[in-house]
Amino acid sequence: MLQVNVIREQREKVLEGLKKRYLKDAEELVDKVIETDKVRRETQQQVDLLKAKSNTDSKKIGELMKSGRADEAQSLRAAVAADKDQIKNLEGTLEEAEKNLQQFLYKIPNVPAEKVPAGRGADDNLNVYEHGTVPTLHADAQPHWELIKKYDIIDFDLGNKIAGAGFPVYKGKGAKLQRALINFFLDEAEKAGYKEIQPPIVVNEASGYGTGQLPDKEGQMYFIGEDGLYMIPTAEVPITNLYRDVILSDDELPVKNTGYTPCFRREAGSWGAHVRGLNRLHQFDKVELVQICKAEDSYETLEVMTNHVQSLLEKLELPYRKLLLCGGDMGFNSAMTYDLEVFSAAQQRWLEVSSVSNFETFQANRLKLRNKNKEGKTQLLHTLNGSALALPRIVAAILENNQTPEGVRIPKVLVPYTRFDLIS
RNA sequence: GGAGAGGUGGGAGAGUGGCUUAAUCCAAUAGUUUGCUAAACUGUCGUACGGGUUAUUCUGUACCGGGGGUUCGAAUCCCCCCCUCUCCGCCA
Repeated sequence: MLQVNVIREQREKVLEGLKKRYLKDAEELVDKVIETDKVRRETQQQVDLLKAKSNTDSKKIGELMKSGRADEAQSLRAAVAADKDQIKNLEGTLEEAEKNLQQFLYKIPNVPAEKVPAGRGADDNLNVYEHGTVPTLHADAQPHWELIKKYDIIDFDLGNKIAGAGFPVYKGKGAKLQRALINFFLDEAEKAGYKEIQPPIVVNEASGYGTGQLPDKEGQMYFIGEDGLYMIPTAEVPITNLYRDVILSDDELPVKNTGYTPCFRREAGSWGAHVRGLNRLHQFDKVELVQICKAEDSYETLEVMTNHVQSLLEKLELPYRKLLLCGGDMGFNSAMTYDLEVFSAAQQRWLEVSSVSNFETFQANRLKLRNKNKEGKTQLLHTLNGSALALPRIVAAILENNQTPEGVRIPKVLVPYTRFDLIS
């Protein structure tokens, strides 16, 4: 959520930035915010004034009662009662304005950073870096959904039987490969200075609002109505919400957290022929990085985090490309996002395996996540996060790219974790 | 799940209708004292939303788990909800 005063004081700049998202109604929304905010402030002034008056009057009544001048107190009481009525009316207006303001603010996405290109969708993303070479596969090479059957390491039918489509069962070396990847990613994050967190995988409503999944994307989360809990779509939600309503001092910054969690996504309406096998699931595993830092450090942090993710892909010997997302393809909350995509050789497709974003103050504003510096000044912090990494598509790419007639070769860095070097 | 107790500022802990934004202690922080450390002393020490001035600062309102109510006036009384603790039950 953008800050009201930023919209109020930098209207043109905000609109200019939002243009890169090709957002319909941007100007209308922004102006509604400004308008509603004006009403809100004016009403509050009136309310405050009346309250101040009735507060002093109430004190006077107390004094008059004590000194036995009951009749004078009586007439003051009438005056206060009249003020109270007016206050009640104005408070209705105020509440309305605050509610509307909130609604408008929820609809405005983050302003893209300067570097972010304008664009409507995926075609306008900038390919800023490519690494590695696509392997040439042998004649009988197969996509991963065939390989997992051939080697009996991941079973969709069994998952379907006990849960439903999109909930695979990992078996034998398939399960061990999952565990190996998770441990490898966590160890690498730890080496890079991140603190490991194991959060709940359900969150309450307030947390959903804190990181911006709510109010818009409730349809994407599994909801446990009986207890009012949401299954997390990413560890970003619980790990960032750890800092909801928190004021951090300078020496607590930057915050660098990592965590492995399963992630749950309903993916309503996004199923189709192109999402076979591991390409899209309802439940998958992911290691996430979260950083919280001062405004002046956040863009350097974004680069450092992205480099960390790239180094993981390089260690796994996977060919990848790095995209700087255009305004229209970026997430609602993000000011700048790099996507990392690996090339899965049998499908001949790029698969997104990580998305690293700087949210600037967009999340912090909702979270009320602030820094109080040595001068005693309180200001919003910047939040960032990135997948490092999401497992299923990494597994898909490893299976497809590393397949040989003898079996699937495990990347060298993983062998100490898997304790086997071939799936056959 | 049942019974009881309780939720006050960074922490501890007073406060049962106006003198309380909230005593006191601790922590933190700035300064004085001091050869250094420690101690002592003095000051500062919440957040949000407004308003006037903007270097500073002055000022209003709200906030004592959350929401509602009673009252001229609520941390204090009433109702609902949430949470924590203790005991019992169940259980990985």
